Amino acid sequence: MPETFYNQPSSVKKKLSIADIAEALGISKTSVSFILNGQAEEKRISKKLVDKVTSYVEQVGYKPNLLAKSLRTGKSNTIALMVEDISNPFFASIARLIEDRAYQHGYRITYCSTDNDTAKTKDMIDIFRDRHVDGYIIAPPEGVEEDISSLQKNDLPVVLFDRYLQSIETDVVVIDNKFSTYNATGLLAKNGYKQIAFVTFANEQIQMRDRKQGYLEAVAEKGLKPLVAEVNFSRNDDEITAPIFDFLSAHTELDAVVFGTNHVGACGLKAIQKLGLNIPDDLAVISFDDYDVFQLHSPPITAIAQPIEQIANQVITLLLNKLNGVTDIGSKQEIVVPTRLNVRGSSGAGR
Amino acid sequence: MPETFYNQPSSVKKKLSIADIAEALGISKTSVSFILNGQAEEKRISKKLVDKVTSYVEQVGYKPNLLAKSLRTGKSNTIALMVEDISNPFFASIARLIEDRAYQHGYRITYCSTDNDTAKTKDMIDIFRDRHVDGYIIAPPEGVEEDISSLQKNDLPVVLFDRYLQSIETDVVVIDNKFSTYNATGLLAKNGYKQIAFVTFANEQIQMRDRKQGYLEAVAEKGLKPLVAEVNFSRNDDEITAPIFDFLSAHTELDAVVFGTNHVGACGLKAIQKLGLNIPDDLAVISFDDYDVFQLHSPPITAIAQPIEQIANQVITLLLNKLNGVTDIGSKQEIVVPTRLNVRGSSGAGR
DNA sequence: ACAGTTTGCTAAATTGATTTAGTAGTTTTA
DNA sequence: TAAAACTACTAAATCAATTTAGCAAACTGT
Repeated sequence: MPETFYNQPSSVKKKLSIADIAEALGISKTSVSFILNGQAEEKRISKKLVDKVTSYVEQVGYKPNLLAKSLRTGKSNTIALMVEDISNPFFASIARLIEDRAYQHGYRITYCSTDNDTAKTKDMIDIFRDRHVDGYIIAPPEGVEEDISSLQKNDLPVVLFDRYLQSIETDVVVIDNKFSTYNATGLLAKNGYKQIAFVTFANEQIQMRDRKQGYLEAVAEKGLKPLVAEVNFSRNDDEITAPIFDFLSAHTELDAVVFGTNHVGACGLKAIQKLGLNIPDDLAVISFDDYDVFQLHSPPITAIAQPIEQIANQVITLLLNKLNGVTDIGSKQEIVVPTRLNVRGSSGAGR
Repeated sequence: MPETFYNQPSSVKKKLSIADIAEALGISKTSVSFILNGQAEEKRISKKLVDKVTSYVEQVGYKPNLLAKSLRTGKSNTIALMVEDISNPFFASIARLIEDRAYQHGYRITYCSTDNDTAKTKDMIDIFRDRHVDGYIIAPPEGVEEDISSLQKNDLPVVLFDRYLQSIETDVVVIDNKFSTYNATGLLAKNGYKQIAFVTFANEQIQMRDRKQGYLEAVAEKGLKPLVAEVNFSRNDDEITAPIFDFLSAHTELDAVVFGTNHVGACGLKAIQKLGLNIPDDLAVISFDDYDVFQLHSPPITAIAQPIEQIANQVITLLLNKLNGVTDIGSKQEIVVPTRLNVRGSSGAGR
């Protein structure tokens, strides 16, 4: 006869194992396991026993040890999310949406910020691998091609986003960076600006190259003189604002500027504020990425909005498809989602 | 004689177990385990064998299976971080700093957004518990007192931040909410504003109650008429902006407003923009929480800045102390860190 | 020279699940 | 009525580590 258990308040819930409940009911662990995993019918367990086990499990509040489960099955139901910086509004928003979708499908998220640091990213990939995460969502820095293809060779699904790596074949969700800046620069030209600069972070990531390229093609097409400033990334905003300030001071001939990211944009606005320049009369402004700061600025800043929801949805869909075997691990789908140029006062409405 | 291994490129790294390396070297798993865990000396393993094992392990790139390790030891080296919304700049920044510190100490972070939803939070706590996370950092919604004290009764370290729960005894890091709004409201009064409203989210969390209380005490002290608007939270900003717009339209007598959070503040600014009000001449503004949006706004918005680094450091220090047994699981330290009122144009400099 | 200690190592149990390969007993088929 | 098939279950292996208990051999002291 099974020992008497009480449905304990959670405060004193003892850790029960599958062996405990098998013993209590005088049956084998195997049966309990089959029943709990919904294989009762398939394994021809009688309805009577199923009921007995399920009601008992319910009563004592048994919860399987997921570590043991993962060890045996090799699945951890965890997805690694590696972004440049979780405190950047763009990545934070993406993270939030991915988190929601992942949880809906029974996956947890474990994240890290890479700082675009190749060595750190490699380390992190290793760490996540050690922890047997089931899939990876990565906004990769340069130089991690080998590590990512190694993941794929070992049957671990990977989806990249925000940027891709040229030598790697995998699913990726990106926006049309080149067209976006081409289009934005074109708007400034159309509005009569002649000296348009492009200010961005100094790095060779593909999405940043494309953004620069779009700008360059637009100015070339309009017969304007290109001028690009590349500032080094820093975790201290002042160290980003200062070089932009210097650049703008040194180039008083400029009448418009396109910022390559939200972060550069925000720091750029600080620099412009310090210089006491009037937007858009002294200097027209358009920034990549759209967020609160740009909407609320006076005048509001024209910005290239990434469709964050779409990106997150596409990313998680691609990954879930791989995890569920719908698509192959080696699948190489490149999904390009469209951006939207939110035109506001800062780009000088047809002056 | 041990089989020959090559230091394979990571792309084809086979999963080696501790048994594999023991077999290859013709020794026992026990020795390997002791050596790898730095217990060689303590367990009197000869230097010769230690060298043999370490060099071999190095050569073949063996990495222990952390799941198995966790299963056996009961430690997962993972910390759960539960915040209201990871896409909120305040929580995103905290998350970033906590992530850094945690990684430095060998812990990974797994996070979730609670949306201040009690049921969701309870679920998440259960899930994290199933996954055997070692510690919890929580910005708790109301109603999870029992779950948290259950964690503690089961020897799981918990540190709360941003808000605390009255009936729970545990470490907590908070700011002096009441004083902060009292102080901010006082500044507006000092600057001559007579009709100061307080706009906040409708919820009974302790930190929000304190913020309101600080405002109420300040207006009472100055003999002014209190006016509080509470808007319901929504994931759609328009549904926050609209009621604030309505409130401000309905109370044209107001000459100043204090916003209870960064999010309410940002939406409030949108409402003010729509109303075409001039800050600070038509309406002076101070918001809780400081971030880009407020600094870059024209005029820049006076804001109550939380010392994010300090908060993150205190939180992680408290948790690590518990994890390392330096302090008791049941430790109840309440750490109150000071805020700073960043005075800018929006609060009407002594008009 | 013999007990006692130290050294250097290992067999086997343990963690808590899943899963393979069966085993009795009953029912069906030929 | 014996062989075949099915039903309802289970013993034991497995995942990959840690850890307890203990065993020979070498060394030390008297």
